[in-house]
Amino acid sequence: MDNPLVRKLQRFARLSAGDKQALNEAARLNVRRIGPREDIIREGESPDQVNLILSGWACRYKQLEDGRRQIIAFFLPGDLCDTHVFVMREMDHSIGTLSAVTVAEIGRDTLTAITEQHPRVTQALWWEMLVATAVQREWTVNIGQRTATERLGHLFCELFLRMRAVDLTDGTSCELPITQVDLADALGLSNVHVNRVLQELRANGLVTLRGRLLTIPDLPALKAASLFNPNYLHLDHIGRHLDANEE
Amino acid sequence: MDNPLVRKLQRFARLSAGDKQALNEAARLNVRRIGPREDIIREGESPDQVNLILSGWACRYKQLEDGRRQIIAFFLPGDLCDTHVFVMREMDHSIGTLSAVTVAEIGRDTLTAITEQHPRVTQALWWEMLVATAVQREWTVNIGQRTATERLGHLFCELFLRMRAVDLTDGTSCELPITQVDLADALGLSNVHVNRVLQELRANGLVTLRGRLLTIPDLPALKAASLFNPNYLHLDHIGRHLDANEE
DNA sequence: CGCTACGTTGAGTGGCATCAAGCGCGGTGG
DNA sequence: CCACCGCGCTTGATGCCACTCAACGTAGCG
Repeated sequence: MDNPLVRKLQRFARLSAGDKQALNEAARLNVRRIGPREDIIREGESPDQVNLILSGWACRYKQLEDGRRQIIAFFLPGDLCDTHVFVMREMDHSIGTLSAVTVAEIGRDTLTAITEQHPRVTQALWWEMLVATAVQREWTVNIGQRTATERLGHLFCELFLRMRAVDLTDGTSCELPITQVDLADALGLSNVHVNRVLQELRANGLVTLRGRLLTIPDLPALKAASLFNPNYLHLDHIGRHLDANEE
Repeated sequence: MDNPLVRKLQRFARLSAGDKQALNEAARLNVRRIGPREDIIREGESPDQVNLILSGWACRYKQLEDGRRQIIAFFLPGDLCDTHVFVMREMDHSIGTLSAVTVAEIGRDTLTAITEQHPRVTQALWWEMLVATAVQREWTVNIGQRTATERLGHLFCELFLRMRAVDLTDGTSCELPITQVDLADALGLSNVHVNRVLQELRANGLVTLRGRLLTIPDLPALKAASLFNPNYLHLDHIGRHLDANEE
């Protein structure tokens, strides 16, 4: 069984069996289980490996001196936490789990070896990284311009599509193993207001959320209500220059 | 005279004379002058070169269907606009000028040639790109968590330090060739409120802003008032692994 | 069976938006 | 040279969206 990173990447690059094998093996070497609400890496540290989420959700976050917390990004299965870690002196933010999580630690040398021997993987990892930064840009737009209702709906659309990209949706549903406080910290809203907006979305039949299961019965409707345009996820990519250059 | 990109990069990597020459020459090939408030690249396009700002300010922005505009990033002299352009199918946002601007277009082949022959430049460009994404993350925090006053002060701190990194400050002052509307669109505020917050900062002696000149008489004070921590700009970097690996 | 975490609800407040009008200045054309 | 115009800045009045504070319900868990 391919790990979720491979599942995601092969939607966008034509990975060979060898490519996939290399990635799968690298992700089996150092697997850790971590409980919910624990830090994986703290601001100021200088880790020497990247973390690949295999199951569960984590997040990037920053905390201001007075305690305010902003969640900067959600990490879903198949996401690489900190590709940049080999260049920067030290982390300018922290990474922590939201739910219980299993991560594969991939060392610097392992990753270098893979990219040197598998150019398609290199290309795919570039794509993965650039999509992550595109998501970051969209979050800026989301928090800066959209109303609370649009914001939450937009986030749900994004999370659902990202979960679908790693085959973790079931029809119109997917898991959402995080709290309303987490949603609030990601959206720059208070938890109280997230709760109210959530009820509004429910009342309008746009989402249902029971337990930790998110259901979007009518995705186009939610997209429309949230001014959601999926282009920033670049889901339609099959190696633009890759195909032109090779074969 | 080195171009502003070289000035910026050599603070963080030990560029050889040849490294600098290659970058300077590449930036002299196709120089364009563009007036204020024009688009350089529009959402949906697939350009085949990167744009290096030589003078003036530009921005990344997205516009929602109903007209709301979010400025996602400011481009100052020395900034590369769209490093990712070679991997993605098409732009998910637009790039436009704010003031009058001169840009150097650097073609895909030119850039590839440089990075293949100049590993230090490759490393430095990595750093440049990763700092840009770190800035993007900080903007998420800024808009999501900080009050309007902190937000504006924080932005001023960032812009001043970035201008200083390309030697474009004069003591405690630097140019700020943009309007209050631009600031508002970058911060997720209304222009009216930006105006009022600006007056507050002025009244507190934290900034003066006359014409297009920004002055920060007491940078530590403004930092403190804005909860500004410069670590995300990674200004203290001198090639972490670079130094370890070579020489 | 109490504890804790999460979700929900109400009341009151305030930060920031919106609308609207006026000001100052540089550019332009008569 | 001056009237005019447009853009950016400023100010006031008003209102709403979302925050804060506070309490209570509920479910999982030791």
